[in-house]
This record gives sequence, structure tokens and C-alpha cells, in this order.
Amino acid sequence: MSKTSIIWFRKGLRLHDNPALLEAARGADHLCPIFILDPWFLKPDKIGVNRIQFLLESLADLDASFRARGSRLLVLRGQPQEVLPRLFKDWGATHLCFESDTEPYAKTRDAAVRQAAEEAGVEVHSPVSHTLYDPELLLSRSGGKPPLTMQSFTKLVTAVGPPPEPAADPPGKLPPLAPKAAKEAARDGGAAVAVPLLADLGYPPAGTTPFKGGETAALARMADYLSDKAWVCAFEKPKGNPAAFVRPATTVLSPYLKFGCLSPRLFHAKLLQIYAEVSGKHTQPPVSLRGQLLWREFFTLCGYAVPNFNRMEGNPLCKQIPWVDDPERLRAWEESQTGYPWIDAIMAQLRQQGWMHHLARHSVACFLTRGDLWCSWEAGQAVFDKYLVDGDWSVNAANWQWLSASAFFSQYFRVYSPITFGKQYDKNGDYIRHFLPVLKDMPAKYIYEPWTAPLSVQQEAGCVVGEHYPEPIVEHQAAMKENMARMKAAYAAAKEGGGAATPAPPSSGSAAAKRARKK
DNA sequence: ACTCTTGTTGTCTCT
DNA sequence: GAGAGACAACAAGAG
Repeated sequence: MSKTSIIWFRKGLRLHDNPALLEAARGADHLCPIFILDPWFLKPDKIGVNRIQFLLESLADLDASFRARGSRLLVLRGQPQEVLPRLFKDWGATHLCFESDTEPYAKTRDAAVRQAAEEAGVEVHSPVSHTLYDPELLLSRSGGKPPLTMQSFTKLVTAVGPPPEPAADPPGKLPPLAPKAAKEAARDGGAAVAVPLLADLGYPPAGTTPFKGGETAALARMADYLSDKAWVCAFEKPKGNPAAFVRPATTVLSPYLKFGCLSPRLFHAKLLQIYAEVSGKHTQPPVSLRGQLLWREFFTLCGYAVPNFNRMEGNPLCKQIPWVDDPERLRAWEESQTGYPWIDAIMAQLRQQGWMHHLARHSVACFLTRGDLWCSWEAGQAVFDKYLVDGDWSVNAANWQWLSASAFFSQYFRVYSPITFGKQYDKNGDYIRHFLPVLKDMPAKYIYEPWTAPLSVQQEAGCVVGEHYPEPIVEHQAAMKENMARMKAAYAAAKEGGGAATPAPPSSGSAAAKRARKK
């Protein structure tokens, strides 16, 4: 009996540590590597050009790797639930392999695809390789409820034991496409299944991020950062400099992990190797480099186990807080028009590069929500999701809840100052000068608070507040004080109500969701 | 049931 | 310039 496999890429855009690919290729006569451009993910108003560019670069790199092995990647369009059943039939597929994905949209999509495969007599394999651990395993080992602190999460993974070793590399030669697939690929000179251009998808011709997508870039970047073993062992996330932009203070491997250009298990194994090699001490989770992988793991587990994790309502973990919908404030924040240079520079870096340091994200997230503007964290989450090249559904939702003191973190009286926080790291304001050129000639003394500069100084710097750059959108001290009182009231109301949240509507029927809902 | 400790990453003032 | 305490005071998890 002949075996014709489809290896369906979604995340996991790599050849290394790819158990789904290995399973698809094993003993196969034909192997059809595909990626389906799902209109769900291609909305220019919701998902920015930088992340799509990163995706297309990753697909091009993947295609090149397949071509080097006598195959190629076919990029198709449409809803996977509709495209795949056609392929089962047209290509005579016997096997479908794809990496497991625990996000809600993916779960629904994959369940439908799985059912269609079953009806078509196609065997499905869906191994875990996006995370170190299988979230379902972690959840069952923690009694059906996810841990709510990093400490208890770390304890959990320690008890579970080391994650699986990375899978073997694929063979240097892979099975050819199924004949019908090859024929489809050759049609119109191959244009129909080639990696498209941004413009083909309704995007501008090019993005502005300096980060290049793909497995090749991912492995090179990892090698670069891991080559400094002393740096790896001394890594302490909270001590990083959020204003560093020539060489960021962290690895910027997050976009590669998001798309699966880099295997977390490979990265993890390399870290353990370095820790073992280097005599002497190395930092520990949560602050260590390994700890950063565990954060991702922790938040992915929460996203898997907690219903409505990306929303306030119906999210049993999330404190219910009466945020005010204020489109003007939100727009000012998104477009670097708050009048606070530190905040506006960070948001400019976000729009330009699709990445900023973790602490910079803290600053702007706190500012938008409980710190200054009192806008909903969900609105901030959507803006981050639009611009970040590393935008990850679970991690984004978790961090916004953290920073808005809606879940995980509750010391709402600790508020980041939009003036002094950045100053600690960058007294001269080089970061602001770089990302907000309008302020490039403002003296260091005033660059974090340009409205305090004498008019003559503003004129000299070519930046008059109210003319070339906005007045502060709120007075920080007053806004903070008012918001703290609101937080106090919201917390008290939550206690009064006998819990942190309203009951969850039955939106998910999965066993995991049911378990998580149980109090 | 209860207390106590701790929590990746605050700010301001005073010494 | 580093360190300590005030600010006003949360909640999960350990014991």
C-alpha cells in the first residue's frame, strides 16, 4: 500500500525538531508540504505588515530548505477546512500530519479538519512541538487547574521532569510531491502556489522591521547570542536595559519561537548544555534565559486551560474592572501622541520594528491601563497583536492581564512612571531621539518632560510643545492617584462579589476547559 | 483555618 | 550614589 502524506505547516515553520514532518516522511512514497494562507490571519487592519512579512520570509526559507531536499513548499489559499478535504481527494492523500496547536481558533479549525480527514479515510498525526511540554500533560499533572504563579509552575515542570529531546533532523532527501500535487504546482508557471508578495495580500510592498523571518535566521540568531556563554549564564531579564536598541538586551528569539522557526526544545537543550559546560553559577528561573522559555510555557498553558483567556468577561482568572472605552486616548497611545516621549518612543519602536524590550512593553501597558489612561487591556492587546512580529495569543493575553493587575499580579500601587522609569536607563534620551526624531535636539534635561522646557529652549530644539509635539495627554501624578482609587474599588467589589470574576459562559466544550472552569 | 512569606522587573524621599 | 523606608497594602501558596 502506498503512502501519500500531507505535511501541513501553520506554526512550526522549520525542518529541525519537527516530529510531524518526520512522521509524514517516514516510508512515504509522496510527501506534499503545504501552507495555507487563511484569510482569518490576513486582515491588514488587524494584523500589520511586519508580522506578515516575517511570515512570508519564513515560508520562503522553508521552501528553499525543501527544494534543497528535492521537494518544495506549496502555498495555498483559503480556509483550511475547505482546502484540505479537496486535497485529500485530488492528491490521493493517505496521511495528514501537522503540529498540535492549542489556541482556540486553531483548536476549532483542527477539529473540523480532523473530522474531514476521518471521513476521507486519511490518517491524522498531530504531535506536540510548539512547546517544551504537552499542555494537556501539564494540566493533568496539576490537577486540572493551571498554576497561577511562576513559582508553582516551575515546581510543576520540575516534578514532571525534563522535556522531550528535540527530534532528529529530516533526511537530506525527501519524498517527491504526489503527481497531482506536482501538476498543480506547475500550473501557471507555479505562480498559484508560490510564496506570495505582500502586495498580493493587500499589504504595502514592504514592512519596516529589521527582523528577518525564517529558520535560517533563527538558528543564526540563536548561535550568535549563545556564543557568549558568560552572557547566557549571567542573563537576568529584569536587569536588562529597555532602552537598548542597537543591540537589544534580550535575544529577540521570540518571533522565531512564535512562528516555530526555532524549536523551544532545541533552544532549551542548548541552554542546558551551556549551563552544564560552564563551571560556576548561572541564573535561575524566572529571571534566567531558561526561565524565559518557562514563562512562555506557563502562559501557553493558561491560554489552553482558561476559558476566554484573551477577554475580561467570562475569564475566571481576570479581575473585572470598569475600564472606560475612550477611542481618542487609545488612538493617541497607539500613534505616539501621548506627549510623554518615553511612552511615544516605545510605541514608535513597536510600529516600526514590531518589537520592543519586555520592560518597555510594561511601561506602555501600565500607562494605557491602570497607570494613566484607564483604557481596557483588551484594546491594548489588540494593538500589540497588530504590530508585534512576536505577537503570541497566549503570551500577549497573559502579559496584558499581568500589567493591568487583572490577573497574576495585584500590586496595583506599583505604577511605572512615564518620566522616571526610562530615565534610569537612558539619561541622555538616545532611545527617544532615535524613535522620535522630532525630539532629537531637545536637551537631555528636558527630553523626558519637554513641556517643562522654557519656550526658548523648545524653539532652539525645533520642537515646540503643542505645535510640533503634543502636550501631555494627562497629568501623570493626578491620573495615577485617581486610577489607584479606582483599582482599590474594583478589587473591593471583586471581593464583595465573592470571586474574581463573573461565571464563564459555556463557550468551550473541551474537557480541559471544563476542568478549568470548575472551581 | 489561620498566619506568614514571597512575588522576574515601582517611585519618591531621605540619609 | 547606594540603601532604606514610606507609600498604602494585593493574593497565591506554603506551612
